[in-house]
Amino acid sequence: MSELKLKKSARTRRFIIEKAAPIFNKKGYSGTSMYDLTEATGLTKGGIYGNFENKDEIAAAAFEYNSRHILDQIKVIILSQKTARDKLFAITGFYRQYLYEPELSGGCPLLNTAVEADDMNPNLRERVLRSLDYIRRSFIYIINEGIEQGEFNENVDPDHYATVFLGLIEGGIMQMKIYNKSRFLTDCLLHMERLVENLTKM
Amino acid sequence: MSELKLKKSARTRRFIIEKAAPIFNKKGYSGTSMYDLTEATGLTKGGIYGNFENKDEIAAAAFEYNSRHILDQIKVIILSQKTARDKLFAITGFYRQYLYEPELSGGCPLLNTAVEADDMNPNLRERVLRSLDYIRRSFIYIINEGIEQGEFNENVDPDHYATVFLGLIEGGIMQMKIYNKSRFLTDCLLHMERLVENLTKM
DNA sequence: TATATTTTAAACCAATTGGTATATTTTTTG
DNA sequence: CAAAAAATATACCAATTGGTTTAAAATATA
Repeated sequence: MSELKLKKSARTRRFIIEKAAPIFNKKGYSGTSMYDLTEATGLTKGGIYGNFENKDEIAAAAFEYNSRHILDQIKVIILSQKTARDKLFAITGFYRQYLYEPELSGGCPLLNTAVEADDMNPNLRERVLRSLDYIRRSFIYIINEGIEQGEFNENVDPDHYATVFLGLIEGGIMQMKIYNKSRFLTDCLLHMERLVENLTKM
Repeated sequence: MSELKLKKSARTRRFIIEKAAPIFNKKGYSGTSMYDLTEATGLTKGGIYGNFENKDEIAAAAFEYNSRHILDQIKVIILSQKTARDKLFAITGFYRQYLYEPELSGGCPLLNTAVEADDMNPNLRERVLRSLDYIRRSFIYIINEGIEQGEFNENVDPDHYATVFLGLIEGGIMQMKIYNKSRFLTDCLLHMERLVENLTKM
């Protein structure tokens, strides 16, 4: 039946995405060539183009793959922690170590793709927007929850703090990457944690 | 004499850089082609390559041009304001409006180039590092000055706050660009200003 | 296991890439 | 205003780009 066939085809597709994802994250969209992908997969262009329409589609799939990696873990964190404070601390904990994962050596895919796509690639830009907004909404959700539970002061602006948190994280990653020192990210995460503590009612 | 000749040559070189700078900032290094530059300058490739060794050299010059635009203004701000608090507020004020300048519509050149170059272009990476470090050192200098003048609490860590400030600014710009809403940057700048107020002795 | 179908490889394509050699124009200088 | 020098345009180059065609190979189905 087509079940197994689809499974095989889907497996190859997935294989290509897995190999392409870190390359796109490191070299960027216009910095990555089809040859890079044939080299990394061991497939020829014919083989790749049998599974994808064009380079755009591979880039989009690669971004979604990289992005989901982050979003899924954030989702898990939110569900696994009880208090708003603990959820936010778990997120800083996640960012504190996630950049050590080798496949993400190219940095934060959201930041990378945002910077490259914002002016030039509306398709990728839209995807970045969605992913980034998911994180933003997660922050807002957590903060609102904290307020409702009486954990956080009720006059904190969740939207405002979501922006500050996201800014600290991405700005920290950017500095960490260019200086090649993790201290720059951990400093930003530490500051975020202090902000979280200050949000709590006293 | 060679005075005037050099002036002419330097003028053309400058003209090319002026036209190339916003293009590199918007399209990135590998997204910008020599054709883009001939189109923007009205010169042919021969004309451009008569003034530059290769694309790398144009990109480097374009980055320095974009970068200096920011660094010079920060320098002026630091010199024009008296207190540390006022200097830092003047910097947030600068960032609050500088992205409205049309030639910088591509976003912050430091952020853009940092993200593209960190993994792929050691030459550009080195230049970004220098520029970014200039801003960092400016922050550190201002904060230290504030401490020495008794304006800021003496147990604030200048290095730490420099990282947080820079993170907020670049992280805010990134969000502003992808959401296409200035609110995201102003929120981060507002937070930075509150931090500055909290730095002051009470 | 033979056949139908899907997947991949090999060879090729036009367009574009960064870059160059040389002729021509423009500047500068005497 | 000539001659020398410098700057630019024209025409070209090999390599690489993203992408296609078609034939071979692998897979799935009967």
